Amino acid sequence: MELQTFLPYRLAVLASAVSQSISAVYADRFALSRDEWRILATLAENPEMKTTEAAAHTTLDKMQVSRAVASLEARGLLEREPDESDRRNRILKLLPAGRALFRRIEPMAEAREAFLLEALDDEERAVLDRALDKLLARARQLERQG
Amino acid sequence: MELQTFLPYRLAVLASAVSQSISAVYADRFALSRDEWRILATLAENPEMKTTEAAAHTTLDKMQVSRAVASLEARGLLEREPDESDRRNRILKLLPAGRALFRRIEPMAEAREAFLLEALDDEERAVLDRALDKLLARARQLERQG
DNA sequence: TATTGTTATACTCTATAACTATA
DNA sequence: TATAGTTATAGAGTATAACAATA
Repeated sequence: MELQTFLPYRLAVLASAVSQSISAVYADRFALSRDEWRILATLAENPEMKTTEAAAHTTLDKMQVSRAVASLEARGLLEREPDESDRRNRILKLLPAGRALFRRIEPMAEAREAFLLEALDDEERAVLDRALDKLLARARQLERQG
Repeated sequence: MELQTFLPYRLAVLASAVSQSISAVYADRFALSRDEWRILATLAENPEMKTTEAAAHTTLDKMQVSRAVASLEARGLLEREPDESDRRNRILKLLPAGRALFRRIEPMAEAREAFLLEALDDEERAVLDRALDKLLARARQLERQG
């Protein structure tokens, strides 16, 4: 076995390098954590979400969401509203400042993603797209088995 | 922009799930950290390495290597020898217990990697292989630019 | 003066679980 | 009794830099 060709190692190295290059946009320039960035991006797409829905959409657990949301709220980027249909829930909504911040970050993040994908032709992108989904399904299966 | 299809997000989620499912082998059963596992695997391939070489081969920095090596040494899995040609260096070598431990873990780790890759046909694997390399090269380019 | 490797420190993340409130 | 969300806590991992030994 060779570490350099071991798929889990290669994915870890790639994900870390890609994360570094993207977090340069949201973390270094706008002081957002990765979790905060995920919440912001998800709420920009889905204007209202419950905390549990946000967790599911961002692959974060409920305390990660709770902390990221508290921090975004403290910065005036989002608000938490009560859910009258079930008062245990809280509805998350971006405030105008949050939407504005996302609109500033989004094009830079997309430009970096586009730069990465320029390395691949259309067919390679299509295969990669499928392969990532299939690998994730298998990895989840292994996770469940332990 | 949709988080679910954003490549950096997808890579992070996949790498994390894959890492979880592989670390179940070396961490849960053999109490190795990810860094220790990388050092062990690298030394199993390359019987003698300097600390800096080990760092380069594992994508770890010098303190991560220093700490992982100290821990492996404390467990009697490897030894550090002086390098007479340049006495600032230390030569890392697995001890028999380290090689034996790696031989126990390796087949399980490879079985899990194989299970993941069974999701893909030969052509998909070949494309994935190339795509990961190309994406890494681009990500490194972005990292350098900042 | 530069490099190898170790150690110190503070900081961030993560994981577990206890807790409040609602259902 | 179960669920949504918050908070507390301890442990692990990370980043920076200071440091000793050698070149």
